[in-house]
Amino acid sequence: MNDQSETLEQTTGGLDLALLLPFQITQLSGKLAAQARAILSRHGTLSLAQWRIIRIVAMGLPPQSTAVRKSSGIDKGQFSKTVNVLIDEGYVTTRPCPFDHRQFEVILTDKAIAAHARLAPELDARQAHLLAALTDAQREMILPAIHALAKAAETIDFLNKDKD
Amino acid sequence: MNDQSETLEQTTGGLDLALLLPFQITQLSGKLAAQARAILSRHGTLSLAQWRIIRIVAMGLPPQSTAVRKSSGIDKGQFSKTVNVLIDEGYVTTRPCPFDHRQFEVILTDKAIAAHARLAPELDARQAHLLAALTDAQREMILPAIHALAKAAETIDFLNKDKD
DNA sequence: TCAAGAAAGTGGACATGTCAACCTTTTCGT
DNA sequence: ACGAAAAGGTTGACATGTCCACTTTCTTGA
Repeated sequence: MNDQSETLEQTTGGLDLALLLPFQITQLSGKLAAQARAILSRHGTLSLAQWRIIRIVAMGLPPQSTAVRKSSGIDKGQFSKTVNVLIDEGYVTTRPCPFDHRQFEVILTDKAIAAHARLAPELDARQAHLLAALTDAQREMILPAIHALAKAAETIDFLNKDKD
Repeated sequence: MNDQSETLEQTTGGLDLALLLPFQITQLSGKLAAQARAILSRHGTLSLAQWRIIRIVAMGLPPQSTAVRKSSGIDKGQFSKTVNVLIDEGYVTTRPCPFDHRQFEVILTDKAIAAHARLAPELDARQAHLLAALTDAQREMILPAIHALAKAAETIDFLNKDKD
């Protein structure tokens, strides 16, 4: 037994972690969300979903509603409600999308731009902090691994391949 | 540009993913949860949290409430409510914990054991399916990387180190 | 061209997750 | 042995996330 497995045992109480990859990822996701919320709450009351939308538009990505929604990874219904809250609180305005009248475009107000200017450096520092915790090899490996898992998580067809 | 970055771009619309590690992990976590829910719903109405509790006890881990709660990674309040639902629906019973009267012990009923027997093989197959999507190097790397990130996600002290 | 289907946003219902206050039991220091 | 502090469980309030039905707009094919 090496020191790595010892370290891991501390976080789970001694389970065989090979059985718990989804569980470990879920726990990590929760901790990352809590950390992001802690940073956001230092400077205001933006929720994570609200921040993601602001950040996407601030980055200069396409501001059409569907593009923003897909970049944010937020559910259709939740996206609609979150944008309306952002409007009510004066962070964004919208205008009709010229080439598709079902959609709209998201425009940041000065308030959102100011919030972004305050928050972005701290979130960038956090990102650097997280990456610094990984070895070079881990840093190179992890995004492809996450992507491979995400693809494998999109289907449950493997359960009845024998029935086809 | 290699084919890896191309593949990743497809899932995000062309963003610089080096900036989005927490986002990617959150998205992955959501997909894994949806996949698990899809499997659970094929055989009954157990929620993810309910299933985790049953699985932990079925594995023979210590059945005292605190031990089960920590293994499950579930919030104290949510754990209390979830256990009560499991009792109401006849999946578990409890008895006082002999050495700590604040706690209780969780005992599975036949109904829970039967549900576990039906579900465990499918979730094991899913675990195998996920692991098969990774290369050998990724498989070895990923749990230590997750653990390192989880540790780094537990603090925001890096934000004001200069003020100490 | 026009009817059918797909895609987009909205709103409601419901499930899940988070947080804090509270009470009880245990632990620890004196 | 005793009081204070910590740990455990419960409950309620609230935030977040998921799912579905519905309307409008766009796209497609006959």
